[in-house]
Amino acid sequence: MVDNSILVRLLRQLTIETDRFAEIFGEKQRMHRTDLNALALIMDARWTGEPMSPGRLAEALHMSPSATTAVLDRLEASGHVHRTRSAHDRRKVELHVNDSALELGRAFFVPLNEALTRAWDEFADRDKEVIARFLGASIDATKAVRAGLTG
Amino acid sequence: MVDNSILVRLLRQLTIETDRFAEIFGEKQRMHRTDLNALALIMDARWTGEPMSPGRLAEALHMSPSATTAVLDRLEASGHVHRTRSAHDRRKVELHVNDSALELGRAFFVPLNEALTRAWDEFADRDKEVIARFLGASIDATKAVRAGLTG
DNA sequence: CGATATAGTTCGACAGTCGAATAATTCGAT
DNA sequence: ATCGAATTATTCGACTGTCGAACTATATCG
Repeated sequence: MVDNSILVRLLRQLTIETDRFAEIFGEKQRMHRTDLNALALIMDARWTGEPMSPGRLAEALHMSPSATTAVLDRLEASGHVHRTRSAHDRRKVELHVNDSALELGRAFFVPLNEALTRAWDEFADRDKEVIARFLGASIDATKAVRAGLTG
Repeated sequence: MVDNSILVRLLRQLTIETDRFAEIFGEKQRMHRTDLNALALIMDARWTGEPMSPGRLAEALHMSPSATTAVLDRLEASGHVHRTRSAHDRRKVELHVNDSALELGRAFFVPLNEALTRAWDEFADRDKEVIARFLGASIDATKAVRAGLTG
């Protein structure tokens, strides 16, 4: 019998471990958590049609525009990102990750992905569906409670 | 068919949502992430026999002793924690959470626990066992890769 | 008893974040 | 078409969290 409290504890452990993993990655690259999060968001935006802009990035990071400018200055100085002005709306800035950052990310996260894939090999497709539903339900529940808190 | 990449994405979303939840809790209480983490660790230590000390807390937080002193000063000033000197070794300081902090934490995390419990009701005991194994395997895999990185 | 080690704090310096003010561009109303 | 308002991003000054080094107090070992 698996108690709910055990699942809660496991989820917490998992987030702590994931956090620590990202932390070490940041130390190796001399990047702070904020810069890492920003880089991940800029990378993600590549699959959404439009490139990330400083404004949207500030919202996604829950940070002030000025702080976001500082983040981008750091990322640009370290060669992970470069800025271009939008051709259609010259107020906007488009953010692009450089190849070096992509390679860097791959070098770090491919081993993790491989380890996770190995760990998940033992689970049947039916089990994976259950797990996916579980994760989805947990995400939705967390979102719902959070929405109730903010307003 | 549930691809592994879907599971990876779900895990990531879940950690992001959990993170944001803690972030909002911190904003409401005017506490930073570090203070929250510290408070959680001090609370956890209540179940391990010995109360948390500033030194062990610094290690657990991956912070310098001086920064930890600052954290504890803030937590003590806001009335969430109080310090006592150990009777056996008067160099050591024992950290205790005040009742107000316990109530505060309950008020915030009980709703989340309830929502998660409701969301998990639909899963049979057999499924929960599978999920627990999955989470445990993911934690272990992350730990293993991290250990390979640090040295 | 004296020397060394340990636990925690204080102090000065540095770095990340914020709010307010600014520059450049676009949009809307007349 | 033009002037005012809104949008986007940046700069600047101030605040705050974190660190490293020096310091105090207590414990342990020779």
